[in-house]
Amino acid sequence: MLDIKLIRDHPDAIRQRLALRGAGDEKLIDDVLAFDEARRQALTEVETLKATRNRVSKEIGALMSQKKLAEAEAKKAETRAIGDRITELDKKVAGVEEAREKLLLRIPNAPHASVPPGTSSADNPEVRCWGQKPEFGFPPKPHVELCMALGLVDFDRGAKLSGSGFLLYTGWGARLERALIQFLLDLHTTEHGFTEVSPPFIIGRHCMIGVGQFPKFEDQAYAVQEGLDAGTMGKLYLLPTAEAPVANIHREEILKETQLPIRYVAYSPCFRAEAGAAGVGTRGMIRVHQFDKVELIKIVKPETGSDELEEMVANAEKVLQLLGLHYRVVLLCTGDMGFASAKTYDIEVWAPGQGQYLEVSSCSNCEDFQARRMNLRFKTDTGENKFPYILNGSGTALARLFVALIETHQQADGSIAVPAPLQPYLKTDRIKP
RNA sequence: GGAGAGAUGGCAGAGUGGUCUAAUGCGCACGCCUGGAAAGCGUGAGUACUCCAAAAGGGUACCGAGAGUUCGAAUCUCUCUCUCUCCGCCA
Repeated sequence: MLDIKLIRDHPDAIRQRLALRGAGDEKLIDDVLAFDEARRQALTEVETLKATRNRVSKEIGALMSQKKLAEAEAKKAETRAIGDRITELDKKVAGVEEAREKLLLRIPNAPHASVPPGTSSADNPEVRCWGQKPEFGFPPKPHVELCMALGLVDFDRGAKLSGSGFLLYTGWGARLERALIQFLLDLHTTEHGFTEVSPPFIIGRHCMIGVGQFPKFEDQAYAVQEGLDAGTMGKLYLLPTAEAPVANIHREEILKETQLPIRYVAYSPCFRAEAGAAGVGTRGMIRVHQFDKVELIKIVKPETGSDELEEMVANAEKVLQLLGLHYRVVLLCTGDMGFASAKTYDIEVWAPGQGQYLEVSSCSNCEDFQARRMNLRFKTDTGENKFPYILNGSGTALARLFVALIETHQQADGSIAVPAPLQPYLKTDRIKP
């Protein structure tokens, strides 16, 4: 959430930056300011009344202890009316405050100055490219074909169990998925300095609000109900990403400056309803309702945010380099960024069987937008409480990584060559039927 | 699921309607003392919102969360959340 004081002091600058997203969010600023003004006005009035009440109440106490009961009763009667007015104003304050907060929670983060303006993914500049599209002496097969031929994924039975968009990994497919997860976790913990955590896979609503998933994207989540108790709906949700629990680990805390930076890596399955996306690229493993992901989260001092973002992208790129996969890194333009992000890089891996790049990582600097929502702060050397910057990045998303891997390393005989770094995990150098 | 106990500042812990502006202890920071330290002594120390052009300085709220009673609530009432102990069930 944006800083209300910043909005109050520099409304035009904020409006301008929000307008770059092209979603019309800047129009909400006037309402925010109106609610804010109403709140402060009522607050000033009610606090003056409370000060009076506190003073008179003390006087009553003193009179009572001096047995001057008649005088005390007179003052009580006088104060009763103040009490009613206070109740009334308290309600007003709470009302406009809630309205203001509700709006603030719906306003996206302001894009960083280094983010290029644009309206869609077509405007995202490519920052760099690694490797090249592999050449095959035969027409490369798409992953669905490879999976079926090699028995890696049973699409039909996956759908039979849970509906379309759910995968049943089988045999080498299941082992490859598990090997990739462990490979990624080991890489980030031993080479990149991340601490591994394993969070709950069901997460509270307040945490979804904390990272900015809610209230705007509530329709995209799977909500959980406890047994037959319909009253429990809306409290817990299946994770859309490990970012939701992990970024919230320190919510409502005041960290010591020396604790920063904090770097966490977590594996989790990710559940996405993908409402409204039915029929769009649903074949195969590219858009599914459940996939595995290894997520990177950083909590850092504001001044190191930019460097930490670059490093995080490099950490995610390392995965693809080690697996010998061609990829490109793009910088998302203002119109293509996620709700909570101030700056985002996407990493897209080449999938020869698809003839297209697939997004396998999205690394974002959310600055203090999320920390504000979850009231996470740190105390500086000078004793000042500040909001840290929170960054998140996929390191990386599976399913699509799986796709790129088997499509890239497929051989003429229909087998898959296992890249060297993965061989110790899979205990083979070749996946054959 | 059943029964019971509990939640107070960095920590421990007192406080059952009116100088609570939350005792006391430990820890912490600074100062005095000292050759230096310890001890001792002294001082200070939370969070948020808000008023003021700003600074200085005020005000309000916060004793797990929310609602209520009252002129006045850490204290009384109700609801909720979490923690602990025992029992049951269970991977």
